[in-house]
Parts: sequence; structure tokens; C-alpha cells
Amino acid sequence: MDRETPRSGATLHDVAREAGVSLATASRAINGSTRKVNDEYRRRVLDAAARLDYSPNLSAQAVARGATMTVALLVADIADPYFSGIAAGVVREADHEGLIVTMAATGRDAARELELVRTLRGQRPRVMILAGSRHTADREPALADELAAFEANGGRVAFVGGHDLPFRTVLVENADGADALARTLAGIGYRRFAAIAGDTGLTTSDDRLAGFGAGLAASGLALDPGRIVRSDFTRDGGYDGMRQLISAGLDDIDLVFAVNDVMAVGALSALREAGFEPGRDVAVAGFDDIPTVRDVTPTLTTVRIPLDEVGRRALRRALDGDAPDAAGAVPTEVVLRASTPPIIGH
Amino acid sequence: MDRETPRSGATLHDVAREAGVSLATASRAINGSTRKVNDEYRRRVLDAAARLDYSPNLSAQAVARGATMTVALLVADIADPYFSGIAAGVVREADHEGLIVTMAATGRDAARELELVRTLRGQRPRVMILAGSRHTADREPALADELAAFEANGGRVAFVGGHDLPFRTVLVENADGADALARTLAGIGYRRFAAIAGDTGLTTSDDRLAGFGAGLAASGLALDPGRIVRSDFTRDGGYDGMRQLISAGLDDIDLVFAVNDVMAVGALSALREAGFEPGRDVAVAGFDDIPTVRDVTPTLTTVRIPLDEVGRRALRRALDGDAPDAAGAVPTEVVLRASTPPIIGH
DNA sequence: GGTATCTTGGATAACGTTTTCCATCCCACC
DNA sequence: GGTGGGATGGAAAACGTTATCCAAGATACC
Repeated sequence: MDRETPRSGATLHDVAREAGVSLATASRAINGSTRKVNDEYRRRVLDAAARLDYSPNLSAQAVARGATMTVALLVADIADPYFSGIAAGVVREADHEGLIVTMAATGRDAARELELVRTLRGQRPRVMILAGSRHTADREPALADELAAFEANGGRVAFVGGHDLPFRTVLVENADGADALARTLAGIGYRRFAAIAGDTGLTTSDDRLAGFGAGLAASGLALDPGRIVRSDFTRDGGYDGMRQLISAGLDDIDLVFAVNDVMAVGALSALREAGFEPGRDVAVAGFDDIPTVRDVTPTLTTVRIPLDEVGRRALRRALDGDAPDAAGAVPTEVVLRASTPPIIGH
Repeated sequence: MDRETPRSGATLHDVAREAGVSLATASRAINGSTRKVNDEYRRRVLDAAARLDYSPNLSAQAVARGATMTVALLVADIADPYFSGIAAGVVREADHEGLIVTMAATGRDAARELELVRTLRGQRPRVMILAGSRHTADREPALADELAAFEANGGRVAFVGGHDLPFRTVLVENADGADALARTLAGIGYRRFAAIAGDTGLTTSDDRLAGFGAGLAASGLALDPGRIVRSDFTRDGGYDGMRQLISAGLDDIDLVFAVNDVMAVGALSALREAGFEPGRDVAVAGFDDIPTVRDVTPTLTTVRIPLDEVGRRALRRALDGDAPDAAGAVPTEVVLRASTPPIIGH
């Protein structure tokens, strides 16, 4: 069976020879080209392909066709449920389109991100999706240039979440969602707030914080800037943030708003470890509605983002021509749970 | 600036022309080939490349070199923290090696998985990592054939977790870990057990269950087969499983062992919803040590698997020649937390 | 029955790289 | 100062596809 080179799989050439047809015919038979090919020939080709265990070389196809079937996805951290939720959506939509997803993690490092974009661009993906949260002030001309070059050569870029770069974006109602959350909380009796946020300049964090402030303002309340602690955009960041709040004294705080769920969950644990009962002693709310928040105690009030949908939309948005304003921002929804019980006597 | 074809990026040809050198020289200057190239020329080439915003076409390189820089990763569900943890490890190690990861989700469907393997094989990845949990009885000759063909052509396959296919594997101490867990729990006073498991035939589930049984047996205890409920290998599966146990009556059950953490977390929520206090009324233990379990209440006793390490090892194992037995199984560690308090009066 | 018109298979030229080979050039050595 | 040999640049042949032509056979039309 291994008469000549068992090495390095059968090529289309081999299939054509085996089937006794020309290379062109074999190619036409195997991918459904526009050209019609005789049923007998097609059968012979397909048989030969099966017999030789032929697998078309995607790289070769890519260079011949001048187009790949891949989409590149950049996230900050794959293990973070926010990003893995989005990634799942991207992958789902991608393979609905017959596209292959290549994934990379920036670790929230702008330099690394730029480097990855450069590398990934070499892949000539159809689409490049950037889902890390961005710094506004970033002023990243290098990144913008790289992406612009990518688009100039026929690629599509899609961002998830706000940024000030001139590319397609799937907007999430961060400000509006946080605004609605604040109003709702005010509506059920909360008055004295603190917040755990990411670094200033991180658009997601800023938008949510601003929205929350606006929502409070609309209810005649305010978020004291002195009550905003800054820390990492991670579970441990939330934990640390809450510890700061605790050591500064929780006495005149009803509710702590963490700008995302992983932080909120960390905050919950910090509270409990310090002997507080979250929800009773102090309320906590988050943002994202990652799966975990249904299973913590108390279950967490949050603003739901359909993560999977965000991922799918990002791909769609990049793929579908220049749909001008494409359905607007992804709507969010306030989900009240046990971590923010209505305040009695309100 | 856009004199001729601004379309479809600069090619190495263009760079060579711009630099006034031959194609060969340009190629040698840009990738660090063995051949030496005059510093002056190299500089000119590099300058030209920068000026033209040249990005090497990875597909073309792949076909010319006969090898790609990609690794393909198949998981059951990207949003599941178990898999995203492993994926993060794979990606980390991959980009340490300058490799690009393409990711696909099987949704735990064998047919889909086979299809994905076929497609991904076309990519000619250096490595293919399969991390879904497998059915033993699967008898999946088609999958085995496809993977064998892939290896015959120079690819490497690595599985994560047990299976009965003849490929490299990163083994996790599923049985031993569960055994140790059972002994530990017996040691702190638990006597009457129930379990929530996945379908029979799912190796991960089977191994853990068997190990748990063995550990109990070693302590003179037993897991009544009638107390094993079967359900999906997901959070909701755990939730449903626990509901079944609850409706069958929890009276003579001290502790429920869920074969993985997401199920355990679901089980916790089911308990709480039914008015039980997990840890006090009935203890719960899981397996995996996903990040979430530190943040649920009570914190969950589990068997720790270094997920990231598993992912990294899978890639290493595939890459590093035929390291025969390669460091054995990934060690696990029992982590006792609040969901299994020592039983008083023991 | 002769000429247009469709079909459809086959050569062959791309596609953007890398990698042989050659061809020079330069240096040294005796 | 001629010859051997180590550098190093260039032309051209791969790599595995697809797509553009051509040619030849079949069909149809008057």
C-alpha cells in the first residue's frame, strides 16, 4: 500500500491521476465550481479522493483563490467568561458560514495586541474581531494604521465595545444599561452608592460608570467620586476593590456597583470573608450577566448582555457589506436578583 | 500615493522591486534564512517592506514551505470554564512557540466533531488537540481513521483526557483524584453518599465515579448505584440531577459528589432553591476547581486540575517528538472547602 | 449539410512564497 | 598572477490549488 511516498498526503494531482482525469476536472469535481462536470467523471474523482484519503490543502486554496476562510479573534483573556461567551458566539456564527476561527489573547497589553494584529494579518483573514476593552486615551496610531492597512486590502475589522477608532463596531448599551440599572436601584430604595471600576480611560468601565452616575442623577441622587475605587478588570480586581471599600468603612454605603460581573463576584467574596452578608448588609450589582451570577449567593443583580449574540453580531457586522448603522447597539436588560433586595420602608 | 493598485496589499515582489533587489534576496532578508545577506541590502529590503506596509502571506508561506504554524483545538463548548481554561493554556503555550491557534466547538456531537476534524485537517495544522470528553464505547472508526491519516502526513494529535484511541494523550488523574477525594471525605466523617454523573460511557465521568467508589471502598464505605443520577455534563445537568435527588429524598444522604464543578455549582443552586443550605443540610463536592468555585457559597470542595497547565502540556506533548511516557498524568489535588465541613462527633 | 452555439475536458498560467541551483565576485594562497 | 574556494545575489523551479483559455464534440437551426 505504501508503494512510493506515504509521506505528506495525497494531492489533487494524485486524485486526478488516480481518477484518470485532468487536474482541472478534479478541482471542479471536488469543489462545487460553476462549471458542470460529467457525472461519471465526478463520481470517479470523488471515489479516487475517498480512496486516497484526499484532504484539500486550505493554504493552497487560499493562495490560488486570493481569499481565505478564516476569521481572527482577539480577546483580552480567553478564560474570562465575558470573552469566552463572546468567543462562543463568534465561533458559532463562523462555522455557520463555513469559516474557521483563529483565536489569540492580548492579556490586556496594547503592545502585545499590536503584535498579534500584525501576525494575524499575515493570515489574510476575511475578518478580524477585536474584543478587548480599549483605552480611550490610547491614541494608538500604530494599531489604527495596521488595521487600516488590513481593510485597505479587503479585510474587515469589527470591534466589540466602544473605542475611538474608525472601524465597524458592535456597540453594547453600556451607558444606557448602567443608567437603567441605577434608576431601578434608586426606585427600589437605594440611596448611598459606591462603585468598583477599572482604570480611567478604559471605555467599557468609563461608560458604565458614567451611565450609572447619570441614572442616579436622574433620580436626584449622586455617586460620590470619592466612593469610586479603581482596580483590575478581573475577579481579583473586584475582590481587592471591595477590600478597599471595606477598610474605608461601609457604614454609609447601601450598594456597591461593580462595573462587571467578574469583579462583582470577587467583591461578593471579599464581603463575605470580611463577615458581611452581601445583599443584607450591603447590596452589590454587576454588569454582563455571566453564567456564574445565577449560582453565587445571593444571586447577583446585573445588566444582562447577550454575550453569544454579541459575538455573532460582531461577525455578521463585519461580513455584511457596509450595513450603515446595522441595528444599533445590542440591547441590555436589567436583571434584579437577590443581591439587591428592595429596601424596606422605602 | 495610490498610483496603480491600492488593492490587495504589497507582495514580496513589490518589496523586492522597491528595494531594487531580487525576489530571493527579499525573501532571505525578511525571514531569517540560513543564507547571509548583505547588510546594506537587508536594510533596503526592510525599509521597503516597512514603506509598503508589507505583511507576509502566511498561506503562501505554508504552501511553499510545506508546513504551517497553526495548531487546531477542538473543545466541546468554548463557554464552559473547563474548556476555556484549557484553551487559555493551549493559546499561551502556542504563542510562546509562535504558533497560531484555530478553535472549534463540537457541541459534544460526535458527527460534528468528525466533520470538524476533516475540515481542520485541510488547514494542515502542525498539531490537532481534541479536548472534548469522549465516549468509551464510541467505537468511532471514522474519527480514528481521519486522525491516523492526519498523523501519517506528519501531523500530531493530542487528546486531553482518557479515550481508547491510539494517540498521544494528556492524562488527568481522574480516578486517583476522585479516590483521594472520597478517602478525604470519609476521613472527615462522611458516610452516606450520592453522585451526579454524566452518561455512562463518558470516560471522564466514568473514571471519576469509579475512583470515587474505589476510595469509598478503601474506607469500608460504598456508593449505592441507586444513588447515582445521570444527566448532562453541564451546569443545568447538575441542577437537574440535584432536583432528582431532592425529589427522591435527601434524608439519608450526607454528601453529593458531582463529577465536575459546573454540575456541582448547578447542584448547589438547586439545593438552595429547594430550601436546603448546602454544606449544612447536605454537603457537595465537585471536580476541576474552576475559578467560580471560590465564589459560590459555600465555597466548593473539589479536586483541583491545573487547567492552564493541561492545555500547555497538550501542546507540548504533541510538539515534543515522541517523548514516550512524558511525565505521566497531570496530578490533581483535593481542595477542601466550606461545602464539606467536617462532620461533628465523628 | 454547413455553420453557429453550447457544453465540457484539458493545458497552462496564475497566486505569493521558499529554495534549489548557477553565476559572480572577492579574497587568498603559492 | 593564475587558480581554488567561500560568500552572496539572482533566475527559476517548486508548492498545491484555482481559473483562464482553447479545443473538440454535440446540438440546433435554416
